[in-house]
Amino acid sequence: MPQLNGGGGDDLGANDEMIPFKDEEDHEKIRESAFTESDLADLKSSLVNESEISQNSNSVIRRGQQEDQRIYTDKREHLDVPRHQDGGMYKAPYSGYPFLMLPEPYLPNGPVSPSVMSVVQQGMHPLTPLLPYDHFNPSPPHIPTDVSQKPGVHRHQSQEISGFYSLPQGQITPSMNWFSHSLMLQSGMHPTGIPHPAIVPPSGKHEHDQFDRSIYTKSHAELKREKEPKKPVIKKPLNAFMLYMKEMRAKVIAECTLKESAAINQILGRRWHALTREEQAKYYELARKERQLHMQLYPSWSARDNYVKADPVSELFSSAHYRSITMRFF
DNA sequence: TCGCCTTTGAAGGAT
DNA sequence: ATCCTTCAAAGGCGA
Repeated sequence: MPQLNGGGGDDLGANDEMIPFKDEEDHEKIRESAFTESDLADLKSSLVNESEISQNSNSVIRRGQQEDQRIYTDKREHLDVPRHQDGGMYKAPYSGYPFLMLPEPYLPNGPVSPSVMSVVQQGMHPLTPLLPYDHFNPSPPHIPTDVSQKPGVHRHQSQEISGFYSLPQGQITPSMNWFSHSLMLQSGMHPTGIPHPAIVPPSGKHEHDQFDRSIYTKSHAELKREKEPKKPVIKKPLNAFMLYMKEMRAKVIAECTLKESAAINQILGRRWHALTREEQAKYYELARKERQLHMQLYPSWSARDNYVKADPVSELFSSAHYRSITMRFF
């Protein structure tokens, strides 16, 4: 059974192991259920039906999908074996591997080979040269020292990587606070000063216009708050399926002459399950390296940072109901 | 203009 | 330990 996990006992806590199939029979069933290239026309019509159904009963289907996912996960859990066991399991070549293969620009103070630099300058992904990757525009991992671990954020660094990611001294001084960083990070600017696509400006395309219009009607406190730069959004690293989608989307669009992403994603989802374990392993491995690189670049980042929905406590304290209650006392 | 749709996987909080 | 929710990408579409 395939097992794609990190070697060395520290894989960032992510359970990105390869989905193990119960046996070849299971995988064959999945592969049979997936469409073939010649079935595209049928699939298109079936997708129309599926989408019609899903529009009529979104919640039911959604629940069903979650149920399916749970079953699938349960199957994984049931079939999975404890990590780091070798006994005949497929073992991904992660041991001591991750960033050893990184191009020199990723190594602090390391030599920069012209060939690698050309790739980097062309905006190629350092880990997935096969992908026209724009999510990660690699820049040397000058990890900002000011973004020290936030309370509650437990992103631990892999020892084997940290050796290669020892911080270059004097790049960014500890005295530099978030404000100065955020100035650099505006419009996807990495602390190094190199634009970074994983960093996007905060939402609100017409923020400036809105500010100008409201500048005469807002209180001093509000103005002050708005003048403070918002944290730029650091996107989540892509998982294996997302990387697969990114690579295969154009191909599916060309084959199916479809453009609607929802339909394309359905196709890609089926194809994903039809992949062999070796084919999937490639993407799980890439995703794993994505996360590691992301963690190195943004050690204090948490997926929670990008959650739009407020946490229950702040939601409570900002709620109209809470204000109405407190107004009675003050 | 904005949010929804649709997929899988990762992460984190809640139970 | 398990469940639930959110977000990553993408682009058409409807409100």
